[in-house]
Amino acid sequence: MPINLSKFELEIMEILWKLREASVREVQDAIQERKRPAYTTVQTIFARLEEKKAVRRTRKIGNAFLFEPLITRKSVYRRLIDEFLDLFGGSAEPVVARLLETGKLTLEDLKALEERSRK
Amino acid sequence: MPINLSKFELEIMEILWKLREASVREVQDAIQERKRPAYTTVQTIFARLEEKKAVRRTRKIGNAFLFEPLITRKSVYRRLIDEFLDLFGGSAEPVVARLLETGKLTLEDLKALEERSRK
DNA sequence: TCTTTCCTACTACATATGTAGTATTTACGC
DNA sequence: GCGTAAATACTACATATGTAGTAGGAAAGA
Repeated sequence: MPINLSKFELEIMEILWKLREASVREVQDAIQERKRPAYTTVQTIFARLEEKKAVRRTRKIGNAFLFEPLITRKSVYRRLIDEFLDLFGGSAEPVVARLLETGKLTLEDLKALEERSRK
Repeated sequence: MPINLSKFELEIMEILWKLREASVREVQDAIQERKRPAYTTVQTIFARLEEKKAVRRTRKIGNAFLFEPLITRKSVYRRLIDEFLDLFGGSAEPVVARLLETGKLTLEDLKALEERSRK
């Protein structure tokens, strides 16, 4: 049962992974003002994340629930990357080639990564 | 006016980029049997691609239209990659790190890429 | 030409997603 | 204890996407 997260759901999860445990309000406040949605919008996303078993309620503070992640960032990233690579036929190499081509990645980045992964 | 393609739309485009010019039937036939959708489904996707200005009708053969791409694979890939990177905060380096971590990319791949981009 | 086949045009529909409003309940200060 | 502020629960709705059916017209064979 792989969990699929939408773009917005992922954003919420990122915040939750950072905070470890948070209320709807705290998460909403953590979103950049420019794109901060209505409180109930964040609430709706939490409801969906609960349904997807991506988060769960832990306790209550005042009359607000706190939530915590049920899935790791790593597992989600793995899935995202796999799906993305599938779009390109499953191979990472051409994607990285394109990253270099577009300047998203430099030779220095590559070397650093090589170093790091060698250890 | 950036063109957003869905997963399925992208698959159709891939085939069209390869064939250069093709009819709905030809594209449908080019899809792996396992996941080959109904003829009218492919037709619907073509209609949406037309709306999005991603393809256009060129001529008619028999009573079937032929289509050709209006956008390049490269421009679409660039967009896909950019959007994907945005999910991870816009930086490619952590994504590549994760590719290495998950074995999607090997040290040999990296070295080969380095070589290639150096020239 | 008549019939069969194939294609197009149009319509339909479920699910996912972004977005938020309304009604109801709960906790907290007074 | 009560009122008020804040949170929750529930509902709503538009757009995107995957998926395909039906009706009607055009091409091609008999």
